[in-house]
Amino acid sequence: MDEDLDALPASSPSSAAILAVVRHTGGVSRADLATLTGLSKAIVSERVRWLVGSGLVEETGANASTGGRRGTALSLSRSRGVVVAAEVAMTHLQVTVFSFAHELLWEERVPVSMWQGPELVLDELERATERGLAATEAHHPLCGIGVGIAGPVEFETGRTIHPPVHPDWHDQPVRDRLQQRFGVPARVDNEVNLMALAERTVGHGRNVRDLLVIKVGSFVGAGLISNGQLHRGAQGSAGSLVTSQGSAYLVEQATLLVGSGRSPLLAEATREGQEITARMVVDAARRGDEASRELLDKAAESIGQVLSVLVDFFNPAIVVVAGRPADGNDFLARIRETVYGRSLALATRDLRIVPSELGDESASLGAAIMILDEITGADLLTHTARRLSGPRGTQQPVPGRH
Amino acid sequence: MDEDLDALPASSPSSAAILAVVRHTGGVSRADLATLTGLSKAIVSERVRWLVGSGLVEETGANASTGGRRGTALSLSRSRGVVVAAEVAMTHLQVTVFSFAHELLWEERVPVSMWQGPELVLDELERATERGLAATEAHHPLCGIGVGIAGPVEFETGRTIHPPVHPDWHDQPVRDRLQQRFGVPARVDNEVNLMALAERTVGHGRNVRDLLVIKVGSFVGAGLISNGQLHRGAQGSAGSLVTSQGSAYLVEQATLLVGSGRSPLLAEATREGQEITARMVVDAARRGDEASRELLDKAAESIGQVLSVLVDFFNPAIVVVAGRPADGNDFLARIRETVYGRSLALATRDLRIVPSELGDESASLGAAIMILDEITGADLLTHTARRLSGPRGTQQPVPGRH
DNA sequence: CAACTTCGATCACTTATTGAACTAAGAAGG
DNA sequence: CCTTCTTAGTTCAATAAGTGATCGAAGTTG
Repeated sequence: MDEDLDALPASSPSSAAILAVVRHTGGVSRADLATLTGLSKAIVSERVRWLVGSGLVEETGANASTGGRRGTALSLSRSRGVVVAAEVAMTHLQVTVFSFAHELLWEERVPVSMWQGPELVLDELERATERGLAATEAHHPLCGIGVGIAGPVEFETGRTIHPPVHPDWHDQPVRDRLQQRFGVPARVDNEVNLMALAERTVGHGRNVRDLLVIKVGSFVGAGLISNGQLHRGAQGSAGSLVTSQGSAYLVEQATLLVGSGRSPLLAEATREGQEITARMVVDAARRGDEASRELLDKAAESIGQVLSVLVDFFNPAIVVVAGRPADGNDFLARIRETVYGRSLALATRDLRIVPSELGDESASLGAAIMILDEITGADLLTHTARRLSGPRGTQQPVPGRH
Repeated sequence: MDEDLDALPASSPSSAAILAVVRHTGGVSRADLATLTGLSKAIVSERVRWLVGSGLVEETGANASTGGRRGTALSLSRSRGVVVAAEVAMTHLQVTVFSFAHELLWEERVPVSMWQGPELVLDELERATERGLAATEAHHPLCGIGVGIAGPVEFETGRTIHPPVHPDWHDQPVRDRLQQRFGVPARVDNEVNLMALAERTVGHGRNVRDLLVIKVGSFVGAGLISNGQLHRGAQGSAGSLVTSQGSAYLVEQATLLVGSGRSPLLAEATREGQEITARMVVDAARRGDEASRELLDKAAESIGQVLSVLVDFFNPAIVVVAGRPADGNDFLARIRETVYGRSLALATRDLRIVPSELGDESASLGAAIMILDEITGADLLTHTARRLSGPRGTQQPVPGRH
């Protein structure tokens, strides 16, 4: 079993570096790879042959000429392997099949809530995975599973720890269960961590080493990228923002508003027997409901206050805000205003506070990226960072020769 | 100039790994190094010869036998090279000469305040460095200079940025100035960052990947270690805790106390014409002054409140508290109590909040470690972490063979 | 002092990587 | 259309880095 694994493409550092650049920059040629990785053309040529042979990478046509022979574009394979990415959110489950090139091949949303307990949810997760695999058979084999869960996860073991819902969710061996069921490597992490990973890799944080992702869901959580790496914390619980007010608070307050009669638009929406959601408040505010607007404004300011402390403490280059309430422009503007007003001038000098551009799939995308990092051994930033830090010759003098 | 540099010991990854372990574990034998680094005895033998030849490492006697031939103990050289470490604190300047083995060879404290402007302070720094070098001539050559400054520093360029004192301190090219003056590599960083580096390397954070250092000085600042690496932030201003109350606040409040007559012990101390200091408040509290005790208690609680948010957010394995007020047991106890009461159960489950064991020198020590990391190319955690992550054979399967 | 154990050095051999030469494929210009 | 120039990708000999096996040195134990 061992010599087989050692022969893998990603087992050598050079092929990992090549793979990382191919992943990062779609359509590069072998010549580009040589300059980008700093490796010789010879080794690039050999490794690419390996990678193409193993099905990880494929040639996808020719690039435009720059005055000579045209380079052959290389990309991660779209047809010779898939990963499953799943998001276990508080109120639903989302299962996705991705190609190695981060292409979404299949997707399904299952309306099952974490409150219904782990047995049911994980069962649904497995069944949806089966369906996804059946629907994408042409692209097989399945090579890995990445899962994001709303709540703390001990990453090393892939077990949930004390989620703020159903007590049965504590210490569920999600990772081992999936690995055994499907016979491929699985990784499980907190949902917000995976959103941060997605933003770092393909979102707003592509060229940034320190990044904060704020997710306004039922609760407000943060994902941290430090030195280009995900910061999970000692117990994997980093990013918890207990004090802050998410959709749960919003809905609670909105219910009070309806009762007081101060919000005609919300009252109208609920007359049809529907439960209030964060989305309804955002809609009402957009359509001119003053009370809803005020409510959102207060929530945004509260988030901005906490965020301003974190910005001083963590000094990110960029803050990405995701979640339903953040879809409104005013909400983000209010957060910006609060942070810029309260944080240190130095920390906000070049700080950008932006909405996520990855949309609802960002957690699933992050899960796919996590497991792809794992199975390809090609963690992006590790290699691009090495390149940026310059060649060996720039090192400093040392004793003995002074 | 280039082929000369390329021939350096640290230019190869293997010698960097060896050097890192030698630094970490004093008195290891070549055989130990082979098992610890995972390299073969052959390569260890060769590289150690190089390192001893270049003066970085020296043989320091024989280890005890474990049933056969005794190993020769290897340590970083105590006599064939020094680094200068300096701390530019708000109220004084401390210049230290260290051997490669982190041994303090010489130390001087210059009572010059940052408020007197950069020209004067940096001049004093250079003069004290000259004196230190003259006093330790037997251990030369000088191989590098590390400096810690109380205030934000842009690490890449080694320039100060908007310190909260004298405006002249902005954009001072401290690093370049020292490099030119002494002809050796220099590195400049924020004081608290360096304390964190020291704690991570030789202090309480030795075996820990995520660590928070809280320094209670004139202001309260934090140093962050994430994944074993120093987190500096986008502008190098990470760790600022604007809201929190340090000695400056303490002195201010203590002055009010004296005025109100509520603190007989403090009043007595100031009758001799002395200015109030944080130390005086700590002393008074220890000697039973109720008002001082209350004041410290309130400050500790306030710090604890901020810290509890940060603990949830950053989820460190350990928090090290340094600074004069933290010398009192009650102060630390109050911080603990507040944090354990307010933070999430998960984040505090295994959290330790401890006083620094490195004392007043921790910033200087950190400065020495920073520059030694640089000139030896042997960043500790990078190599030990790689070793801990296991051999290649444990990797996961990959497509094409499924 | 003979048998055993561990340490450190040496050397032939394997493996990874480079540099230079070479072939392939296109562009530009007569 | 053919020559010349430029860039892309392959091949191969040379080199650098590291390993494993072997051996002498320096201990311990009975």
